[in-house]
Amino acid sequence: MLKISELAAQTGLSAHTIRFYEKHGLISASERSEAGYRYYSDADIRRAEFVKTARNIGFSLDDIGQLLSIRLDKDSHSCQEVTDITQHKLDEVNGKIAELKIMQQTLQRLLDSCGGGPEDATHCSIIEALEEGDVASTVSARNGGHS
Amino acid sequence: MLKISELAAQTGLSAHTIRFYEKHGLISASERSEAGYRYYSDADIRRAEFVKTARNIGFSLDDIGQLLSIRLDKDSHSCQEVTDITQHKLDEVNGKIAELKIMQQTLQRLLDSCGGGPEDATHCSIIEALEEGDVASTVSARNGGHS
DNA sequence: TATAAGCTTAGAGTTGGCTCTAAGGTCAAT
DNA sequence: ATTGACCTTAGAGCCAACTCTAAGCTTATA
Ligand SMILES: [Zn+2]
Ligand SMILES: [Zn+2]
Ligand SMILES: [Zn+2]
Ligand SMILES: [Zn+2]
Repeated sequence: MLKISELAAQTGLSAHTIRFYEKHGLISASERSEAGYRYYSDADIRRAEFVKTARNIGFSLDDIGQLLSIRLDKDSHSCQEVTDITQHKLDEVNGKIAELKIMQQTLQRLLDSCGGGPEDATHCSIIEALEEGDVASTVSARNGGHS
Repeated sequence: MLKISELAAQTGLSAHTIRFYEKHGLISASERSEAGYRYYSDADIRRAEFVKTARNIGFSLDDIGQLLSIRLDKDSHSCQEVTDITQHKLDEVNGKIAELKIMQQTLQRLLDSCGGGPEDATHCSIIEALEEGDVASTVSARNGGHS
């Protein structure tokens, strides 16, 4: 049985974050001392580490909640459900990468067009490009949302 | 002279957003009617379009503020300052891309390891990987901050 | 002149994931 | 017995960039 700060040390999550995750149903302490102190069992620790791993990969807390409920009752969930969550996340990540690559290209082109020297910005090609709006590849999807 | 909704139509920004940008010093109306209505001159419109273009590229409002003050007094700013802002942004973008690529690889590997069929998740390799924490390439930089 | 569309303001709400505070109770070591 | 480290809670605050509301004033059209 670990106390919260010990679980924090083990997982690398802060005690604050552990309580925050508990409030959101991700982690719980299967025991409490008389004074209300949280005590974490081996199963609790494994669950916390599952959460930590999933978070490191980039899953949202909501995704993690779904993955945890699958983990809790594997028999009544399919692999399909797991890959759906994973694929959905991958799509999201791929979308963001695509957006960022457009930004990257635009920024790189701007940098290439301007030496960046100590001369004044009167004829700076970056400022000019921004003024003329002819920055070509602008990002179409400004929000990160999806269906 | 355009009214706010006309400027909104021209720039594709909402009237709300234009007022929000004004509150943050990015856009202003050089005239007001007696009743307080905003009226935008050609120079105002060009400035608003500059802001819009910079935002589309992905610059933060803070970056845009700096770019605008360079634009306002080009003589006393160098190209160096402009490329610094741009390079800084590019570094940020490259950092995010790197993070996302790690997520992408991990997710793809997980998907490859699990067929995603209708069988139950008892032996799901994705769930197992999360349980064992051996997900290899985890993302080190979780926050987007930098010096 | 009446109706509707459009404008004004200050300020609150949204998103996701923390992060921290205040005010107090508990526990181990000296 | 007293320090000091640790624990508890509810709830506020933070970040960026919006997004929206409420309540009231103005303007154009019929
Ligand atoms: Zn010159
Ligand atoms: Zn330049
Ligand atoms: Zn089986
Ligand atoms: Zn599977």
